[in-house]
Amino acid sequence: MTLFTSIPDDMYTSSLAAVSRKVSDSTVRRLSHYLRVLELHGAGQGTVSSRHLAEHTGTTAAQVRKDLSIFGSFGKRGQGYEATELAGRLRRIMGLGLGWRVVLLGAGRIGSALFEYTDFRARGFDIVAVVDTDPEKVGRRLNGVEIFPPERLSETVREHDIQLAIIAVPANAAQEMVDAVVAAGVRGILNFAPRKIRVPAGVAVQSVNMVMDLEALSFKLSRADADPGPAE
Amino acid sequence: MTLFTSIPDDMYTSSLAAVSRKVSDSTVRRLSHYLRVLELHGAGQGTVSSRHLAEHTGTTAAQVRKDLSIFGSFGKRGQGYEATELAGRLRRIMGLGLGWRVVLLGAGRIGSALFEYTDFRARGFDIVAVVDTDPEKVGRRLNGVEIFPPERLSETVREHDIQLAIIAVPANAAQEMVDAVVAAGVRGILNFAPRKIRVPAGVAVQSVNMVMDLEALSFKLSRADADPGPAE
DNA sequence: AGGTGTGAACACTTTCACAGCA
DNA sequence: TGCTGTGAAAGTGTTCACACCT
Repeated sequence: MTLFTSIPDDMYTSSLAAVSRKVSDSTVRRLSHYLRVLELHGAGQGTVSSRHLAEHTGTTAAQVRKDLSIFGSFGKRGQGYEATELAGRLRRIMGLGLGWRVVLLGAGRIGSALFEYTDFRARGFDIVAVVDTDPEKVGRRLNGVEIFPPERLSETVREHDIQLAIIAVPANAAQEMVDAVVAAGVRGILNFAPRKIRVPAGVAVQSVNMVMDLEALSFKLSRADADPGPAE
Repeated sequence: MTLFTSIPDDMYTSSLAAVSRKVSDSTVRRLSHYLRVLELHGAGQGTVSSRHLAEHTGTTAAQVRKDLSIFGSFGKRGQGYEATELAGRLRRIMGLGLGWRVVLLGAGRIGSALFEYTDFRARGFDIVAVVDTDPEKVGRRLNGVEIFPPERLSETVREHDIQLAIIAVPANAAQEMVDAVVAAGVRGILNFAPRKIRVPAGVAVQSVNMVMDLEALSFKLSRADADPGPAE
């Protein structure tokens, strides 16, 4: 945490080089958003301005420039950013397009839905193995991918050189699964179980909790009279 | 936005009374988390301390107290908070247990998974109608709930007195659906389409974007060497 | 002792505003 | 003129530390 107290600062090298500054969560989410806009809207070529990106992502031009400037300065003053170059840089910054290999834990309702969710694959996250405890499911195939029992987890992770796990098992089984998968060598976890999960340092966790989002909505609605402002 | 510049302050009345202070998103998420812990862990009765809640939700005791104090002071010094009372208060604060009536837009992969996602129902969000454009799906039933065509949307919303909509349609159809559903009278939207959607003031939106979460994970992983700290 | 409620300090994020370059 | 890059200012959220109650 107190690494890099004094920073070599100003590395105008490749964006692949680890920028040592702490990048905030909100910045990362916005980078992802910018990339989506670039791929979709600024699809052709030419340049795109911070204002354009801001308008399509619901933020301000200054915010966009601040976010991008963290990783170096590669805009053309008076013009904006070269769209394809920026997209490429963002992908490199975020480690996309490397073909992450993913194991899906839990082939229940959410699990299967996620498995067939084409956006994951489209963005370079390949679910190459599925694990489920249900003996009825084990051995069956999901779109060509075999379902393994938990006992074969670490073997599977090693064989397929898997780096990421998606946890889609019931809440009470989540921590156990996380421990197993981390022991097997996985370094990142996308958690769909509504529980705080614990991982050793060096393992990244990102939690998705849809009930929490619905409840946040309920909260906003309950006090809609007091505060009329909408937001993303 | 500039309503309530001077606040009547210190309303020790019911927590139902609109507290005029702005409550941050992170606070709302934490409240939801506290409630889940109370229901699960402090299931019996007795009192629960801020430290206990903090430990199970990955925050600090001071943070818990700050969050709760926004809505009045109802802890017992030296004891903590009475678990069932606190749970009830949180539910009231967040507008839960009122039985929100929800329409699901899109009966595709994500849509159907969400429909069968029991946690929504368990927490008082009832999907009472489903809408899909596919003529093959229209008329069929999902677990007893009929699938309507978009033309019958506003009629359906009115008939069932629906307050919330879940958007689970393809990204390019999302804004159109949102407009329709808002016109029909819905005041809150849970959006699963990966697009910034626009709503008139007074309508609450909460977006869920799993690809963004995966990309955030990818980002963390890509720079795992620089920053070893794990988080929720 | 043990635990709440809260002002004040601190840390982090966003916005402003403008110099600098094409 | 148009738009980037960035210090400085403003705004928000979190942590500290302690008075106060049981």
